[in-house]
Amino acid sequence: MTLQETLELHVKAGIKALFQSELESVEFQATRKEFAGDITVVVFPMLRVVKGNPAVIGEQVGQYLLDQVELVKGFNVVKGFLNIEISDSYYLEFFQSIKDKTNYGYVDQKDDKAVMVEYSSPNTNKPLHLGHVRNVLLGYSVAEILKASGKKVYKTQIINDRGIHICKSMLAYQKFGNNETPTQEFKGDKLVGNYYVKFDQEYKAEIADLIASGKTEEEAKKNAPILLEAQEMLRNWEAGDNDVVALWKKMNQWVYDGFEVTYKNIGVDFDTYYYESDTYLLGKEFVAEGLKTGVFFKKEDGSVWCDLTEDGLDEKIVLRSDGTAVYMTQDIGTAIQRIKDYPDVGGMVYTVGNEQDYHFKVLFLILKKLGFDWAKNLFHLSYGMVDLPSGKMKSREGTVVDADDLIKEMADTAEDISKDLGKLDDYDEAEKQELYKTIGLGALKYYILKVDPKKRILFDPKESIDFQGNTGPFIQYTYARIQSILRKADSNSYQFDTKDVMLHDKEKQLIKQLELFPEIIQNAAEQHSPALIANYTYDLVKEFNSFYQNVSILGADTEIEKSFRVELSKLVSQTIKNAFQVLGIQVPERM
RNA sequence: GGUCGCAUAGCUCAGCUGGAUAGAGCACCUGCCUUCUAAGCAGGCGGUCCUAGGUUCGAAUCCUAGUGCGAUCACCA
Repeated sequence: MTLQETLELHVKAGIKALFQSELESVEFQATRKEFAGDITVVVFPMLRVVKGNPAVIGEQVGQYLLDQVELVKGFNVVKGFLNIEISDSYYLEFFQSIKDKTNYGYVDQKDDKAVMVEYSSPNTNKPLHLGHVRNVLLGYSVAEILKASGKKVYKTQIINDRGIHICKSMLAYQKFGNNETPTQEFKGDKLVGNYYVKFDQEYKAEIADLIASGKTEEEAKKNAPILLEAQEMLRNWEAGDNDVVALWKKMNQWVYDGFEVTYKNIGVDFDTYYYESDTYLLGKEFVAEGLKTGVFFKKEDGSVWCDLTEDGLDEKIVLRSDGTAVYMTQDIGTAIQRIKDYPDVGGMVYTVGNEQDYHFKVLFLILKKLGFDWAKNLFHLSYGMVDLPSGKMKSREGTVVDADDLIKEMADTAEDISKDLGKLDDYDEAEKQELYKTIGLGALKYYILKVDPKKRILFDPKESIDFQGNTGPFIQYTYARIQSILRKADSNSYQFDTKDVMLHDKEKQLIKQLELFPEIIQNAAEQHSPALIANYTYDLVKEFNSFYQNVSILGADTEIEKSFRVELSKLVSQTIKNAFQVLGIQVPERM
């Protein structure tokens, strides 16, 4: 039972004994630091049941608690706030109970139903950029948070491997590629991306020519020869033309190989992959099924629609008049395919930008109408765009921040700062490079994950990302500092009895902060919000640094105090590690 | 135009299901390295919580209307 639950019972009992009234619930909050006390009961809500002056009621309840409850050491009432002082022994015993848990904050798997978390889901015609980085970090972290909260999780993505945009880079490669192939230095996704840009350049040039020869802009855009060729190629692909399919497979594989390098660099992984080229047919089957059961209807031209006007939305097309699949068709197929493949999945999380809010609203509704009971457990993890000072990123125009470049730059910055500080002179070069990457990535990941997913991020490459204050490196630094103490302390030999410890105020604050962690994990899981974890960790670390600067750990007056402080520091570092683990951020032993 | 999201210090952001005098970091200004890592600590400066109403003992938080920014409303994905 938590402290709050214990106190709640006693407050209720007190109200009953003092006023013969039943209290539904008790409102608690942390005591503000300018007042004495550890936890505060808000008296105002009790006035609904108990009539009287809140200050007087607070006084009476406080006295009752002091008399009846062992762990209550004192109290004071300010206006309608009853501040309760808790005895040190409570915190010490609590600390004793968690100090050796290396998985502190995590819950063992307690749910039979699994959650499938989709993220990344790139097109296969260009490299990953900053926008994908936000997606990937969010999705990965939410998956890890869900795991830590006791859920079974499958990480997956849907690869958008078919369509006209793929044909564009294929065509440009055919025309201008000279059988170029990817190399170690020049990854396949970059190569294919270049041809996607090349296509766009040619297309624009042809449009200009056509306009010059007297065509309207609209005609020119529709009839540019290279576009017609691309459309031809798409038809050939759908018809299964051997050469086109072979080229498609080859180029897609280049891209996949390139992506894998980037994912590995970022430090994310997937349990299973889905390809739209595999799932759109299943989607079509279920559209036919829904047509029979009346979920969908057919218009005169043969296109198939879902009427959502009763739900406050519009009609939505699910199949074109020529019978080909649209985006929605594929997504219906993909969702159903996943449940077929993994029957233990009871819900899914889609990590996709907020420009698709409407699409997912519709998708979830359609799946419900099709009668799938798991459809009620679908969640669109929607996040805001990452914008540059110059505006939106556009792959075709080359105004993107490339994911690989970005990671490299972050590591370089970490290297510059590290060299200035010069603390690592005895590390060999490989160790140093590894560390720079850990710190650089830590900075990037924390920067992105600490903000509410719903908010847009304005990313200024020139301003770059901070390494001080509320940042990843600040937290990593604190971790490394604790490790340094632990190395010197040889903590295995330390023994102490909590009864012998006099709790310093900074120590108590730290234990209080540690106490919150399991609940933070659960909240973060419910709200799909890594930001909660990031901000919690920052608060914990700030609290520790204050302790560290004000209290000597290895130089404590007594062996008991020293042992206790070492153990406390150890648990703080373990908690930092556990928190950062679910954010996908590594912690260094030194820095 | 309909719908959805966002709006808090010069900048970047916290602020949980309403609770005490709205909190951090960056930037700027003071102090603190011969004792555990100064990527740190202690302190200062800085706010009409977009506006106007409403609900309430109490509103940055809830409701309504409006303003600004963004997204979306395709036989694109």
